[in-house]
Amino acid sequence: MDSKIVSLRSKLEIYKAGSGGGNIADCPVRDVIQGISNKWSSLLMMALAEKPYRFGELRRLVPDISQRMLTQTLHDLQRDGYVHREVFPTKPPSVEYSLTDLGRSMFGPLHQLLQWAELNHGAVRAARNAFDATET
Amino acid sequence: MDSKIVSLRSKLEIYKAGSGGGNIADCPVRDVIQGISNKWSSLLMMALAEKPYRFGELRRLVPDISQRMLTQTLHDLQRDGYVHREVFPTKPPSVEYSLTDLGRSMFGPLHQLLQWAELNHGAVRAARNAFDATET
DNA sequence: TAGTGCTGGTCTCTTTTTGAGACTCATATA
DNA sequence: TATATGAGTCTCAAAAAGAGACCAGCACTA
Repeated sequence: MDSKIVSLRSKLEIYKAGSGGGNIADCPVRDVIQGISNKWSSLLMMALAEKPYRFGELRRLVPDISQRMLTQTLHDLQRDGYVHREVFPTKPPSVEYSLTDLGRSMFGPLHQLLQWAELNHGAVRAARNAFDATET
Repeated sequence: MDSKIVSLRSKLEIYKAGSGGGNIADCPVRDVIQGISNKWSSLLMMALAEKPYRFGELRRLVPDISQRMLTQTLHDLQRDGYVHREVFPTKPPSVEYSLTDLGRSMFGPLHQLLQWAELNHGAVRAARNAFDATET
């Protein structure tokens, strides 16, 4: 019986239906997780965990992200405090993105998940194939 | 110098621009992570890690998910092998969802991340507020 | 001196994904 | 007979993502 189970309901429920207030920020897990569980965030965190990168470098490193989503995802990661953005007065000016301490702290557990993914890719693919075979 | 850094590039790049083939499945991390990094997956994993739930119970537990997305997310989690779906011949029939062994295995690292989120919610909120204050 | 490329973006338009909510179907209950 | 139930599906509107043109200032080249 660990305590996570006891407090699950309060972590999930963000607000009661009906009158009062209630905001998504009332659920810490959702508030934080939804910022990093989107298509590009974990990928960019992974890149920046290696070393700081400039905008164009990231774009080349992740060739199928659009400039629009790269800008926006970096902006969101910066807003949540995971990423630091620094402009250098070169001509033309260059911008470097790096992880903050908070970003590195968050990358710890994220990295565990990424490693799980790498290790269990085969099992997931197998499950998918099995599922697709029976449902057709 | 750990090995994650050495192999970062191969994990990120899914295909070279230009001719040949190349598939998203060539990048294990992306192939697996994109299945679980969406708005509802981690939340449902969290619920099912507690105990098996039926469709309607999940809907009540997560009041702001639409039936459409609940159906679809559960379907995707089942396809990737994390969730087991069992139909009971009651009238009307009821359906129970539970984690598979693979699902429980994946929930290990995911749970670490969720705990980080809970613990660092304050820091993230503070970062957001600071960011919003300077940018206006 | 005009043309080209580099930087890190923004703007607009189209396509895809999500959300809201009505509808189904067979049974049970009031 | 009217209504509720469980687990969805279907349709339509709204939001988000993707594609790709465009922008500014400066350096280098022809």
